[in-house]
Amino acid sequence: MAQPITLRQVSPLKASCHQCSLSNLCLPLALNENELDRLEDIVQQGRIFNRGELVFEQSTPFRSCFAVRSGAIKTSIITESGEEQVTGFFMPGELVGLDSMSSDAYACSAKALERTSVCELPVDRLEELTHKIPELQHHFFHLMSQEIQNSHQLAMLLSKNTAEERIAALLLSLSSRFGRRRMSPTQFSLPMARNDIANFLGLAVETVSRVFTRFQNQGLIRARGREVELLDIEALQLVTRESSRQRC
Amino acid sequence: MAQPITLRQVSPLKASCHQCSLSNLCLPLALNENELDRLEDIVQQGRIFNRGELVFEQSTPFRSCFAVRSGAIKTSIITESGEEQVTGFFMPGELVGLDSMSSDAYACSAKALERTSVCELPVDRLEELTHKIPELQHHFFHLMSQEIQNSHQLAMLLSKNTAEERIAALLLSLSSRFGRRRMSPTQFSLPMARNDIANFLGLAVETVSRVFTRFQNQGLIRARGREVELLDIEALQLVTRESSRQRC
DNA sequence: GTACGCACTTGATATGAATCAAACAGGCGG
DNA sequence: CCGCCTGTTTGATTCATATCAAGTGCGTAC
Repeated sequence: MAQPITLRQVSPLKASCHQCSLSNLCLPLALNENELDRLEDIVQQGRIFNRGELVFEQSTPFRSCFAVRSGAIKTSIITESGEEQVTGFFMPGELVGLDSMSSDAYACSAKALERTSVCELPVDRLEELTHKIPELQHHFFHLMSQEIQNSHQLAMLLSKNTAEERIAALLLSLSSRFGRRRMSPTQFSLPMARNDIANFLGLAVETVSRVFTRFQNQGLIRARGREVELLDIEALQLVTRESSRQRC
Repeated sequence: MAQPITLRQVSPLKASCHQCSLSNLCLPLALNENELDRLEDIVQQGRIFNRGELVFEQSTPFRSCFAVRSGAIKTSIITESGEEQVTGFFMPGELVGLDSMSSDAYACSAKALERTSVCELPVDRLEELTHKIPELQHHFFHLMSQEIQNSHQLAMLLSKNTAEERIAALLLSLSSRFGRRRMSPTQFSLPMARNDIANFLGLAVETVSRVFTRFQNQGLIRARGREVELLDIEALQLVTRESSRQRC
């Protein structure tokens, strides 16, 4: 299934934020042509990482944020006790590394979950540019604030919700994030292992596995390994809101 | 116990970021005199809220961030199902509202836990100023990134740690935050109710209460109501790291 | 083709914390 | 001063999920 060559196609060496289909996700829409040019100047496009390769490593000097173009990245922290804690999954159009902007070293490690293409944004040049372009500064405040909210959301999920609710929420989140790209929101391949899901959601692997089969038996999903099909999105949404089964 | 009037005292109506003892906490040290003046121009100082009063309310138009001068603030979200979820506690020198910078409405509500004095920072003017002062922009990136890390830290605590570990971690966090101010890090009054602690840490009130008495019986703390004394900080630190009791 | 390792699934049991229930303390208004 | 309301503590029971223990399936190397 070879991709037909279109007129839009340009040399991969040439910076091309203009053409990037993700631009409205990872970049502000409000930039004008000139501003986009200046942004392109500092962005290093098209770096490729193979599955399992580190995009950056915790405690090494913080140099750049990375925008995911294709593939998927997981971020994780190694605690003092040596355990890994998965802090997030990043899909195309999403920006990795914002949590490190408060220090000189990366606050977490980022690993490619599959073959992954990224754009690198060196922070020193980025900060210069955000200073020059108010819209861009605003956009970064926006992105970081969003990340805080996401993390609060996650904390809520972890502190208040059952295993089923957490997993349903993750599946729906992935679904909508795949959907924002041209991909099917109901049928996709999980980029991460059950282990990563468990770690991220604060569950045991066995529990994740059990919930997957339970969902399957209830006809909510069809899952074979990492291949997942969401059969009944509304029912899944109901599961996540099931926290309201309280005192009604 | 009347506070003796000192020479440092100025009219409360006059902006005084220069004199504020918190300046190295909530503001960047790197600002020069002129820049501090410009910051003072936009800061509305000395607003007072009584216990229980809302500093701002979720879903109302986002206008300002607030720096806590004295007292304490809790932030919380009301979920669709109507439950409250406490997302954070803010002590003097800390900035509230950064999570709302991605939208036009406040992402959470902020309530004074005791009589609380704040400085108001209107965002529109703040964004203008950060645009003009690169140091200030850098500082805000720093603050927001810190907030993301805090939230990740909380998520980790909630997903991996036991009730005792969570509560020990909270006590130690409060201790160090009181310590940064001129206050005792070992003896203080909790600004929040057991209920808020429980909600914040994803526990039942009863569990919080039980852990407090357990800590007391073990000689780690002395607690009577909201009055708390940390008797053995090292032991408490050991509790939080107890997660490493894994396979040793 | 077979064997090894790894990711995943399934079952049995143990346990930490929630829930239910009730007593207790302190602050406030009458 | 008493009674009420709210916040806190304590005890008994239940339940969800971790843990322990096998087993299964699949991809890869030999």
